[in-house]
Amino acid sequence: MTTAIWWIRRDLRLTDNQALHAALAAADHVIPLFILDDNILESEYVGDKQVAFMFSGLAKLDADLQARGSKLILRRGDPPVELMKVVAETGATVVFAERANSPYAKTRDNAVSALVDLTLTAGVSIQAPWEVLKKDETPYTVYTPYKKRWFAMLKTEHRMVLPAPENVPAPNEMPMSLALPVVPELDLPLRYVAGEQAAQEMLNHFIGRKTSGVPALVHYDDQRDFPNVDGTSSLSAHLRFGMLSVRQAANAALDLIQAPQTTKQQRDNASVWLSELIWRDFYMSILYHFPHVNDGNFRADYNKIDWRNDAAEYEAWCAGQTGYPIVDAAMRQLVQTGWMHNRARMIVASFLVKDLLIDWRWGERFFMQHLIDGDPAANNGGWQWAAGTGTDAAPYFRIFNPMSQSKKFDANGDYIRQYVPELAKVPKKYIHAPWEMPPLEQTLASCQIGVDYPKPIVDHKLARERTLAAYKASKEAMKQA
DNA sequence: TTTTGAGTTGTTCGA
DNA sequence: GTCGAACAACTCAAA
Repeated sequence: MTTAIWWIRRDLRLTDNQALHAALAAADHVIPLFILDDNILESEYVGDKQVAFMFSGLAKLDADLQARGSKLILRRGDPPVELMKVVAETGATVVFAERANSPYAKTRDNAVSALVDLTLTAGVSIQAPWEVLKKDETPYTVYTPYKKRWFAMLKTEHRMVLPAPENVPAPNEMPMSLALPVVPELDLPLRYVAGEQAAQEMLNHFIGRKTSGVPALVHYDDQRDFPNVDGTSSLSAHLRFGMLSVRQAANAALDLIQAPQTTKQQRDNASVWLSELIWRDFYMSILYHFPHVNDGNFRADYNKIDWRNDAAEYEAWCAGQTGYPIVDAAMRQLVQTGWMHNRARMIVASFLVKDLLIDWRWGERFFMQHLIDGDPAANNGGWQWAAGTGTDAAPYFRIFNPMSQSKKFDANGDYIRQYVPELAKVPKKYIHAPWEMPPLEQTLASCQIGVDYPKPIVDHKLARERTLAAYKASKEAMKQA
């Protein structure tokens, strides 16, 4: 009788789980093990909300396992040490896990491989970083050709989605487990409800399977950019923890694209959504092949930017007190809910980096501390894109104008009023730039600028010129170096 | 090796 | 109000 350990990391699910599937095929008994990693939990790049979401997901996974004759074993400590303790206690001979590709995960898994028979399976991305390479076998650094190749390299194995097993046979004696923290069940939108079931429901709802009404996917391309509209899939946090297999999500899109009865509109929108999932693969590939992006610019041109890094301005940005309503609404949404709309992420990132001239790493860290869906690769890629230091060859003078973005993507100010209640009574005419309100209007709106809501902490026009100069200076300095 | 075409998400200015 | 050009040249990928 052989016993395998299913070492769970970013795959908190039973459906389409290649590691679990392989463990069940290889052994008579399987021990589902999750190790709380002190190195990660104590990192300043992890926040309370994300940890709570993970615990909630672990509780759901435990319940799903108990319905299949098993249970989740929870340990805490240094993963190689804890894993080997469980191996010793149970006589398990093989370990299966979904391969993770971050620099930290690679080091950790190499350490484990030296101690025990560890089999790593696919699943954290749709295609692995080494599967989508240029003809000369070097990695891509530009998205569009990467995507083209991604499609060319798509194989039958990527199109398979494994069902959840009906049984997960446990050994007669399970090893000791820490108690799972009790997570209260709150009445929240599915986006904030952890677990496989919520993820499956959201996916079905988004693509219009098993639901009535018009699914968001049909208008994804038109509506995903508006922060006050539920136009996105909302699946990011579940994908972050593998409560939904990204391969299952991609296959849902591919199935729609290829089905003969699909309308052109559905096909086009499914393609746009799939393209976003491919961005996720792309940034995982970038972090894998260019680990220096973890704490440095992808492009060295910008290594000599003279950041201002003003602490008070940074605090104002974090607190949603910059005086720019769209920025403040977004930052408050992040801190209050653990999620921020993608369009808003771009706006606040551009503001921090290009208006305040604060190092993008400060923003990257704050996002990781507050985003439930915070993923090292995607978050880093997004911040470097906004800072202009990343893989996108776009010109550095592309600086978002917070008023224009606000008018374009929150025309009526609904999103602003939801998260910045002191502006609730400000008329539409002034909602994007309330400092332009005449005194009488301020009184009518019960909002004195500088008292009830801050004056803008920076003048956008001046800030823009300051940043253009700083970026130009860095490029010239690096050219001479 | 050289050439060619293209590059997520924008803003400003002036006609 | 709308539209096209300029922004600044560079790097990447593929033929």
